[in-house]
Amino acid sequence: MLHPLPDERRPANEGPRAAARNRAALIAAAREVFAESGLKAPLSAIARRAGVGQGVLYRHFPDRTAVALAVLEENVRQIEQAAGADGADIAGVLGVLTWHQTESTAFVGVLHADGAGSHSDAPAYARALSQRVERALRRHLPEGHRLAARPGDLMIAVGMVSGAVTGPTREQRERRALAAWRLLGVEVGPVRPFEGGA
Amino acid sequence: MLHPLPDERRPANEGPRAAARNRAALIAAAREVFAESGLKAPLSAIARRAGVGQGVLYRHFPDRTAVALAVLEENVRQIEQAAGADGADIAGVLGVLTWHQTESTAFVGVLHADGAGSHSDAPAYARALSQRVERALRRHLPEGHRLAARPGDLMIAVGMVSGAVTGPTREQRERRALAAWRLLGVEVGPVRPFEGGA
Amino acid sequence: MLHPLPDERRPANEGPRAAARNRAALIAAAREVFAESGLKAPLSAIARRAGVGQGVLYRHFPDRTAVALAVLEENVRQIEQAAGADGADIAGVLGVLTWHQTESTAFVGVLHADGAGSHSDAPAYARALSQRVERALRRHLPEGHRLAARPGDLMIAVGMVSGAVTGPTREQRERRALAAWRLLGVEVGPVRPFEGGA
Amino acid sequence: MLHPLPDERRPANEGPRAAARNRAALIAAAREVFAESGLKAPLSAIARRAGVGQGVLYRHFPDRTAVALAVLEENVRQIEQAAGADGADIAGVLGVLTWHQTESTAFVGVLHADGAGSHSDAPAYARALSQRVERALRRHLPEGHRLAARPGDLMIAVGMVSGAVTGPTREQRERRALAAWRLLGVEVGPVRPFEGGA
DNA sequence: AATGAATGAGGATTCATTCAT
DNA sequence: GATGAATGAATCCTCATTCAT
Repeated sequence: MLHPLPDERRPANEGPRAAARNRAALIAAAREVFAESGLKAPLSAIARRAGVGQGVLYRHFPDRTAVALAVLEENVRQIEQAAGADGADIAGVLGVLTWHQTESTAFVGVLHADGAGSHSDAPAYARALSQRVERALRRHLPEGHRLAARPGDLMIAVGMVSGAVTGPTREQRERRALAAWRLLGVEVGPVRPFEGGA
Repeated sequence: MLHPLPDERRPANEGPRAAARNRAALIAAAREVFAESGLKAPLSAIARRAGVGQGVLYRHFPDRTAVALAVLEENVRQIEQAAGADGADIAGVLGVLTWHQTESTAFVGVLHADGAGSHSDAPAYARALSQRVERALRRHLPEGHRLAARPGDLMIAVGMVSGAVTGPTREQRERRALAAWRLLGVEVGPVRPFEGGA
Repeated sequence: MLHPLPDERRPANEGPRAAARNRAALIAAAREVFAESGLKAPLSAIARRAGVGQGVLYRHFPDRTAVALAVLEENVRQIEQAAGADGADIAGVLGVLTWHQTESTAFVGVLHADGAGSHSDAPAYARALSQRVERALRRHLPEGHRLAARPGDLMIAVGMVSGAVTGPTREQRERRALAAWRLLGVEVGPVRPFEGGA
Repeated sequence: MLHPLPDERRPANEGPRAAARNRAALIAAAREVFAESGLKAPLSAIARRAGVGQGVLYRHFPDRTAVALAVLEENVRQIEQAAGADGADIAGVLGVLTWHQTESTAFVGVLHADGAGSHSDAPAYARALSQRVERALRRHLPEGHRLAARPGDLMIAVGMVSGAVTGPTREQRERRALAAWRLLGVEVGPVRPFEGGA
């Protein structure tokens, strides 16, 4: 009934200002932790790495899936930005997409999970993210492109490349991703994150 | 003269025979449980479904990964049998492979897991299984086949199809698997398990 | 000449006035929340329902018990008012008392709690409230009344009726309360809150 | 993933034999803990006092309410035994009932709780226990008894006495219980637990 | 004086693993 | 060999309380 430090010094409390910063820190921490220890890593590890209490994590995200989706959303946003940048072309956008695929292997699971136990609208949100990726890619998909023939093909191809991305090092994963695209007969630009300006 | 009661009142004399039966029951149970609840389902659920105590599970398998690999091994064995059957061809073997890919989505994870925390030789064993699949397929891979060009391509393609296999129903997963093979320009036979004889 | 905006664009100047309104809102909210979710409902729920921040709750009440006692105090005040009204008689006052008993079942607990863990003077305050109820009733207790024979009987009877008041609906609880008074051989007036004027 | 003591000495494990003993120990511990700290005492405290791990508590009882009901069930069984003993009469049985009322004040709450949040069949079970008490009492209720007049009166009276039972010491609670029965015009035998033989 | 985010201890719950029978 | 109860660490999650704004 008297949880907090009875009299000691409290670590801090920079007030509401911190909210946005904390959310960002949590997402960044989650990205790292999930990458290192997989999707089932303890949520407490994420809070710790973000430098916040566990309560903050729960305030921002109701459950583990929400955290994962927040990370994914950031990835998607980067892909959208890459697609919206000046002089963007399909190869470049695919490069950014591939970068994220090789970075966060763990997330393959999120998309596969059809909510075994998940009672939330997480699957719907995941689908929405998927569609945003699709739209971003289609913007630059030329008429006669291999993956433009049938409607579903584009996202199936994305899933296929994700499936090929295994291995302990990013280098190996990148090599496999590129081999996968080659097998699909698709040209891919440099594999790298989308960085603000250029 | 009184014969021993035929079936009643004999708790279990068959001692040695039971071990093999239990192992099989555990693997079958694990296949179902993993399919229903994912790879992180409680081990106790597997023992319960197999109708044995938890101790038996530990007698046969040191840890969760060992259980998963045992299930995978059965899959691999079926693929090898399909490859060894009379009149087998690459399309037919791929059909059996694809069947297993659409059946146990959960196992994608096993292969991705590079043993975060796993201190065992599980990765090595997983690699061995992978090579057995590769050998089974290569037996029937014609000289000029699309996937025969470069050494790694064959198994990368297998991984790619696994990546495409998502969705709640087996039908949907099969449709996606076939689309994936089509995108790879590879012909696949009927998607079904290898059943004993023919 | 520009007058200050009548109601818009003035965040809250009324400073002093607000405090009283907040206190009342908190008590009303607490009454509802405790009734719905029991005495151990989260304090944050009370603040939320009252439409104020959690800090305000702490400004007005040091702890959960203080909130509960504030609700009880209001009940007691109503009973006192009923006792002070023109033409009041014992049956009428008991009717008002009974109303509160059927309204807030949750508070039975407060009086039973001998402060397991409560380091405060809450028990003393609870006793004081109890005595105020007793005084209010005694004002109208005729000489030869059943409950006037021995000193403690009056409040024991009140406790007894509280004990009889169970059940999910107010109707059921009222029926049981009336049965209890009947078993005690005590006449009770209409069961209703004391409303201002009459 | 590697919970237990990695190599240390394990406290013990007397095997399945302990199951029954543990259950009994848990109920006894729960009775004490609930009496001391109320119904919301930490379940871990009960396990600790019973000298078992927390898991054992969960194996035997799915939730807090189940624990409480198990304690109540024991009380009820004693009352039934008192009612079944040679030479039992209503006063004697009421004495045993009253003993339990003065012993475990905390349980008033269980019966009041109509399952706010409780999704289980606990209320139904509670009702069943209540009916068993009623049957035990009715066995010895003489035709013209005060509480025999109307059907519901008997159990309402029981509830009423429970409501009167407040106070920090057992002595005080017993005094109040007896005053309550007196106000109801009901004779009660010696207030004591039912002890096996006599 | 109000707000509401943050803290973080505490309690609930699960489940891998051991081991007496 | 099999059984399944017991252990208890680890994780989840809640919420009382503080405090920057």
